[in-house]
Amino acid sequence: MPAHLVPLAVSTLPESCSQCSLGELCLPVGLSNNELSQLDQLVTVRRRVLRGQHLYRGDDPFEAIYAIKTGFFKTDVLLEDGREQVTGFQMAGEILGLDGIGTEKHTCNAVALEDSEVCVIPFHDLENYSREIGALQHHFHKVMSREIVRDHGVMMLLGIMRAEERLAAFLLNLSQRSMARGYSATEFNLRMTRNEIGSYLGLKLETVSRAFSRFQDEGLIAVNQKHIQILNVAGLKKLLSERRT
Amino acid sequence: MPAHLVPLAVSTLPESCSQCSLGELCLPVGLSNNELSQLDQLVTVRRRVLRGQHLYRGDDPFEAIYAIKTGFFKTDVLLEDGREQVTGFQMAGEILGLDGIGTEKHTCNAVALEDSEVCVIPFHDLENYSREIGALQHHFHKVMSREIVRDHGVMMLLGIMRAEERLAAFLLNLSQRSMARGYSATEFNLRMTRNEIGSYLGLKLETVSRAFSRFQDEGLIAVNQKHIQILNVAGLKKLLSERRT
DNA sequence: GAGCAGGTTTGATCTGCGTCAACATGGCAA
DNA sequence: TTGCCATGTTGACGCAGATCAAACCTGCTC
Repeated sequence: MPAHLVPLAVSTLPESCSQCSLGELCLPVGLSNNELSQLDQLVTVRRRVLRGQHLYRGDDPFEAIYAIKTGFFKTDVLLEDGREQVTGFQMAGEILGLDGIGTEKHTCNAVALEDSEVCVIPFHDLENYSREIGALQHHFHKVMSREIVRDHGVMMLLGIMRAEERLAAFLLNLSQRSMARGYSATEFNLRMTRNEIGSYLGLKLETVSRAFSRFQDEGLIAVNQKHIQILNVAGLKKLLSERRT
Repeated sequence: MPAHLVPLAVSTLPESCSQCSLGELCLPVGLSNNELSQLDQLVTVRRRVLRGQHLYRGDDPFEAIYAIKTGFFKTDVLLEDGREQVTGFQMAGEILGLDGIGTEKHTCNAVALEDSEVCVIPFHDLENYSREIGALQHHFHKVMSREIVRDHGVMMLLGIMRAEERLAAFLLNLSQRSMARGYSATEFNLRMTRNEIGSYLGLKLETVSRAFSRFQDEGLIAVNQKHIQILNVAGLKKLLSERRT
């Protein structure tokens, strides 16, 4: 087993799926109490991943998917020449590792951007359980499908939006997900660098920085390092809907 | 039922999954003969879609996924202001409609680029069958996962490649899929316009056209309208691996 | 076969973002 | 405290690809 795959910290769950506060944001959506306690048998291991460490790397054998319990991740793909494409940022309740099912190897890297904890869901077991629990099966399919739809959204960002539109969409997306987790929709800390934002949005870090400055000048947001405050949600949304050429 | 959803031509399958020549390219991968005949019960309806017609549209209720029997499709997403992002081109054996599972509505448009025929796979039935047939369940998960990985590839195209790299990657991809279907790897007809290629690659049609011309000047390909002949596969691949800035 | 429409090619020019470079800032270690 | 290093900001300039424009194919219809 490659060194980076050895669980850095493994613990029998002190808290099970049935008691997890993430509830509706994670896998157990729509399960009965009875079914939930079955899920507790499926998910028995958590893994701690410190900031900067990999949860998995491209080419690692695929064995499990991961539900983020706490923390924040990025996934990326590297080209031989060193160019990096960040394919997504993931927060609590979101599922990592779906890319590995098709080839039985992971096809991207998952890196913790802050100290994090994930629930390990052995994939073979998940398939077994989901043959018995229709609601689990169906919800898992929804999770995969939403990942596809999310990717389409990123393609739109990259394919047809200009720099400021991309950044506005990015901020609004973070805002919305922050709110869904019970945090402020208008104030949050970025976990990623300008470079990583740029890589995600298909821009250079200088362009990201300039766009932040311009948004601030226009009173749309207040930026202080990684701290972002959205001052004018409508203004950001307007950036998205109106094409000025 | 919206007019465009009414099946344009529905026929009981003259040829079942168990007899379909697509075999390993489509859903029935890895099924036993016994399981294959169960699949025949799942997939009993085909639908004909003429060139230019929609198989489904964004916002249509999601009921089924579709396996392409013959033909060629594009999927795209439209922004309110009319901008279009083509999210993919699909050929025989590939599965359409996975985007709809998560929200129970389709989230993109699927348009036939030539007269086509698809096998209708009612999604609820698929979930039922795949609870009984483990190999079907697993293969379906692989199909979804590969779609996610494919999308990551498109993000790389759009995020970090330059125009000529994008087009080279596009041509090599078409070549490889053409070969997988038993056709020539070096000679094929494009089913889409320059504009659609551009939309997929995040470029304008003029840029696509110029890149084609340059490839032709350099002896990499021969272009005649929609007919493409790849003269130098290695040369195209080299374009991808070497970054010259 | 004239005329038309949709698609394509090619040239000239423009521009948004990349590139390069200098400097600022903040966290951390010694 | 001091200095260092990673990260971020800002300015000047250049270029890949967009935009604008004109002409050209190919297959239709009438």
